Amino acid sequence: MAELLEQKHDGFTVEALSEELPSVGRATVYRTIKLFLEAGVVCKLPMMDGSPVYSLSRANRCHYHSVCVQCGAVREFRAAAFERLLRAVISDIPGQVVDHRIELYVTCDYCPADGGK
Amino acid sequence: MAELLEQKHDGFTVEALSEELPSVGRATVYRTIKLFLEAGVVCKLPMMDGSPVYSLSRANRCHYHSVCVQCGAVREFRAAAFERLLRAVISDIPGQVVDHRIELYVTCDYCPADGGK
DNA sequence: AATCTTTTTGATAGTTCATATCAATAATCA
DNA sequence: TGATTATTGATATGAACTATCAAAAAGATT
Repeated sequence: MAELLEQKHDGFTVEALSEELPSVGRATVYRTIKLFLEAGVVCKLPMMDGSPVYSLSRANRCHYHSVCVQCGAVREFRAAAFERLLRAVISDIPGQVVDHRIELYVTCDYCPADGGK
Repeated sequence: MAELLEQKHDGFTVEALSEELPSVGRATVYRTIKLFLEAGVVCKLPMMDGSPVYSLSRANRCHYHSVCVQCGAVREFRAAAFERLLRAVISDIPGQVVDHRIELYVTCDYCPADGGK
């Protein structure tokens, strides 16, 4: 399963993954995904409607995602400026900041779900 | 129901809300919440484990949230610097950015779920 | 190699959060 | 008042997981 994941660079759903692996039970797919999530190898992102998309993450520390609202494709981006700014903002927030998330929702260029227009 | 929502300034779950309104059916609670969501009156935020918390939003345009991972309390913050930076970052992202989200996960000071320590 | 022990697996059922259905009730109006 | 429309809520359905647990696989022990 790890190998199949390696090949997926766009976002994917567990549903889709599971269909590509008919020999593997759902429970195991979820278990493996969960392991990878905890290890930081994959990321789970909510689409705008709340449904989850997963994606392999190449950079394993502090990176953000843009996710296409049409096809679900996920791209990572880093923004050093964000990280710097975040530290500044964090000092203004009451309480101890333990984590954060930033997501951009896009309609990607040449979106396949869009007929590649 | 609107009145009860007015009084809630922390984050709340639909579950909790529904329990406070025994006379109102779940379906209606969800329907109403959804309406408020669409109107931008309430926000739906994912906790770190993905479970949803809702909160009334006072500022109705472009604001962000910090959510306590222990008690679920939600606080809004604005960061003009973020918005400016975002515009800069957006120009580097392939595709058309249609929306974005920024959340900070915190353990709040004097957290009630923490024994108010 | 044969037996025991531990781990991994996957079918099934259960949980949570939310939406769809649809008849009953309530509100509006002619 | 009776007809029309809108709102409601019990129930069912659905999606995304999670828990259970016995069977299969893998490893260790003699």
